[in-house]
Amino acid sequence: MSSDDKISKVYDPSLVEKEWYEHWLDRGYFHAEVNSDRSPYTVVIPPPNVTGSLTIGHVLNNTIQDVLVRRARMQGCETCWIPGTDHASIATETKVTKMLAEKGTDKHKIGRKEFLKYAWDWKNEYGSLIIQQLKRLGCSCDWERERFTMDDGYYRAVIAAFVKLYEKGLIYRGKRLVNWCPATKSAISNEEVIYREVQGKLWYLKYPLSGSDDSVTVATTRPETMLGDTAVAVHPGDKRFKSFVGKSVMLPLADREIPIIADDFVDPEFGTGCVKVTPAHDSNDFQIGKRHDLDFINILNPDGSLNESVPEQFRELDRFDARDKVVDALTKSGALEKTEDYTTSVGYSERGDVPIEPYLSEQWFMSMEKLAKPALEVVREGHITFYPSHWLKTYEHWMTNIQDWCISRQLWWGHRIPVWYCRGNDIGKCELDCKDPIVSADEPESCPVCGSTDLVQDPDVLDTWASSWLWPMGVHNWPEETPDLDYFHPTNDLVTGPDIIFFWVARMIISSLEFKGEIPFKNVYFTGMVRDMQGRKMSKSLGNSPDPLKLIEKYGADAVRYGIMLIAPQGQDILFSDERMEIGRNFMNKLWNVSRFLDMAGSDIDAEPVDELERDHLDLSDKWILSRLNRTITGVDESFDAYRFNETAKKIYDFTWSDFCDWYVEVIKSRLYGNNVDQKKTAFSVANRVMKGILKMLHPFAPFITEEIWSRSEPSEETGENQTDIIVSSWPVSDDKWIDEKAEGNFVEIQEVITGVRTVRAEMNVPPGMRADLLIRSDNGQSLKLNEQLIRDLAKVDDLTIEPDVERPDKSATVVVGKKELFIPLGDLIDVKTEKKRLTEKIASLDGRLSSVAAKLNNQDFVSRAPKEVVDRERKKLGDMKENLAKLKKNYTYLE
RNA sequence: GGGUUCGUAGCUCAGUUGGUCAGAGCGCUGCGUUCACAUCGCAGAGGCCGCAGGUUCAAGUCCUGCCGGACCCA
Repeated sequence: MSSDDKISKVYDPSLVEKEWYEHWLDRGYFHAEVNSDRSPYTVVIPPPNVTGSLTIGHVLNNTIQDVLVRRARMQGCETCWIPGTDHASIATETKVTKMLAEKGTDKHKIGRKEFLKYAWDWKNEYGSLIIQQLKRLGCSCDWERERFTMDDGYYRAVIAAFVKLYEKGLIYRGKRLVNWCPATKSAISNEEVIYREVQGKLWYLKYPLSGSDDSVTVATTRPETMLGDTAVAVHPGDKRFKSFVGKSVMLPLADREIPIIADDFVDPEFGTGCVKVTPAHDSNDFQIGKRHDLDFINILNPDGSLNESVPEQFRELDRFDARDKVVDALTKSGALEKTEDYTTSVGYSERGDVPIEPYLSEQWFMSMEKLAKPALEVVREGHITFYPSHWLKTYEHWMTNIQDWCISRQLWWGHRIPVWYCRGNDIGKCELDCKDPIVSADEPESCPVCGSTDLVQDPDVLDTWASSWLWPMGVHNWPEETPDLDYFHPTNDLVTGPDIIFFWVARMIISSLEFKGEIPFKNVYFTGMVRDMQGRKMSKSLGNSPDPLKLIEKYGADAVRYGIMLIAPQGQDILFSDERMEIGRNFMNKLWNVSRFLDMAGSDIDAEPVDELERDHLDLSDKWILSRLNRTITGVDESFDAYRFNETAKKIYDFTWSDFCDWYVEVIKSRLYGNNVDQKKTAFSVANRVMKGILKMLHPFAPFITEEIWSRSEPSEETGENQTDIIVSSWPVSDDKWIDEKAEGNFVEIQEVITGVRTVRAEMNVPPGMRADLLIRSDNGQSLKLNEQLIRDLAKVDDLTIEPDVERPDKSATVVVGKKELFIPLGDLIDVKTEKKRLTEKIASLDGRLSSVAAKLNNQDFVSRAPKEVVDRERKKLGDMKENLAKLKKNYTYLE
């Protein structure tokens, strides 16, 4: 904050960031209330896991949200960014379980109630870490509205949703094959299964035909499951096995007789054309089993070890140990025919990181087909827009092939399924049909059928996504009808990663439409993935994920925010490295220093509002920079509206660094240090105005430094506005009256002259301190003449002559700029060889370009078919080039 | 197997509807600190825009095929 008088040459973010954040909080700038005078702008945070800490991915994601939110706030919206965290059922339960194990106990020993107490303690202690980190990043969330997916109100919402869907018949219980994670001993959804290519083997097993010496051979990647085989199947059209169908084989090791059946599913080309069927442990076999009414033998315990359905020697063995033992036993008995190497795709549990098992168990499912339909429509019809749009295809594909969602999890931390079962023990044996589950938001007192009070609640909790899918509504305690829900829903923008498009985005759309009849958000921005410089995903095990807090300490939050925005193009993955942050830091430092310069140079000047300056007091450079400023504002808005944040950041960067610092500030130095009070005031007022515009445009990206500079800088620019902080100042609006094409053209001409002279100076090694003379041959030199001082200053020119018929002095270097010829008499400093080389190269390159333009114009098709403007432009280009070429050639002759 | 996406300067990438689009940052080369900034300034070198066809007067830009990389779904 602006307490220290001596301003450091190097910007130190650590001195200001924390204080400004507290200041904003004190003033309540982040808080929003229902306000019918303003239109709402709402964003809900993708709630990070309570178990998590800030990753570089979060930095990207939340910076984008904050950028959107801060701009909306400056645009005058009632801006509400709702933060919160997700209870993360599996992740949290895993952590707590681990902690209990360290204490030498486990959840079953201490019981559900005690376990949940531990879990809440854990959440209360560690759950706010990521929230603190988001504050450090500068996120302007409405912290008064912070939510947790297991808050009372939110909990009720989740339960209410379950009950509503159950009553509509969209939730059902069923015994099905589910994806089972043996590590967490819970079912998981299809989306939580990750497929990996694994080098495995294909084992060929020989099953002897009953009552015959013959046998059939089946091929399998999972020999241990043979203990659960209940059939062997062949394709009905496969002539090789026609005679076997209807017979049976004796299953080795298990000594069970199982039938040979015919089913279309079998691929005669795969393996031997004859497959083993294990209905309880393979989803295809499950279907076959149902079609043929086979036995379903479950051979696994929940932890993945073999159960009592298998021969004693294999019981309690882990599935992979069992595989070895089974193969050994088969080898010994001669039932193993051969083994081949085989690459196969194995499903892994996302959370447990172990191969999943198709496992037969009783679970709750949500039937999705009907729910998905309207959710697909709203996106197709453009009520919700995806950025980048190509994600629409992925979304459509999933939505049109949607499968029922297994929503129960065999865990305790989460929203417990609101279902009770009647045991009827208190009134003796229950005579009535009490088997139907009792589904109720509140705990029922007794069985509605038999009146028994001996009820037991379903032990399972809901999939975490079955709670977070309500997030945009649940944060306002839906289904309560609150003014907040009414005002802040639907939200405007959702910013998230494409990896959760199914898990979360799609399901939020489904739930909002189903429960509220509204879309949850209007736009979805999918960020890229942050990867390391080798393109690898950030992961804990690789140790390639940087700690954002360390980055913030090292570079400052603004630099990190701005740096990541600059390298994050829409829809592209981001290769991250620390050095990228330096760009951001350097830019912040540049900004700091230019403001420092204005502070010093303007300490004795009162800036005037630019609108009140006499227009003819404005210098060419003033008109130019104001024109460029207003164009930049327009460009920034366009990029913003297209969600092209890298482009937005880049435009501000270029304008600030190249136009403002490199040119304008250099140009006005002579006026600022001069004696003409009027000119001093004008230059400073314009500079102040431009600086203010830059700060405002940059504020969403770099909130701290812009607030700091804003608070320090000249207050009188726009009437009254500096009374407020920049965070609540008005977003800049481009004003066409400042767009001045003529000034831009004239200024570019001067820039070219200056650069031309500088190039010559550099190439001829003219000592930096030495001023050279400059003669400009130009038919149209008025604008140059008016700006002689500017050329003198920036090109370090002593005597300047601008005439239509100026004579080329001897020993001059020559530059051709547009229609002008510049002569720089260098006396003995001239290096004829260098100058010759330079001109030769210029001539050659111009010659090349000229002939390509000429060729184009010689092409009749081009001249007749291309639009007139294009042809005219080429003609003019050709003319100019010819003229320039002639000048260059002529000047070359002087050197000989 | 189906789908998405990428291949542009040494590196990392911009480049919206085909016609000043061949760009930026870093790195590199040369020069430069008396007053905003060496986290800096000035100047410069570097690319047949993955390969091969096609559409067009015109193609990093559109189409097809191929090669190479990433990802998603089954």
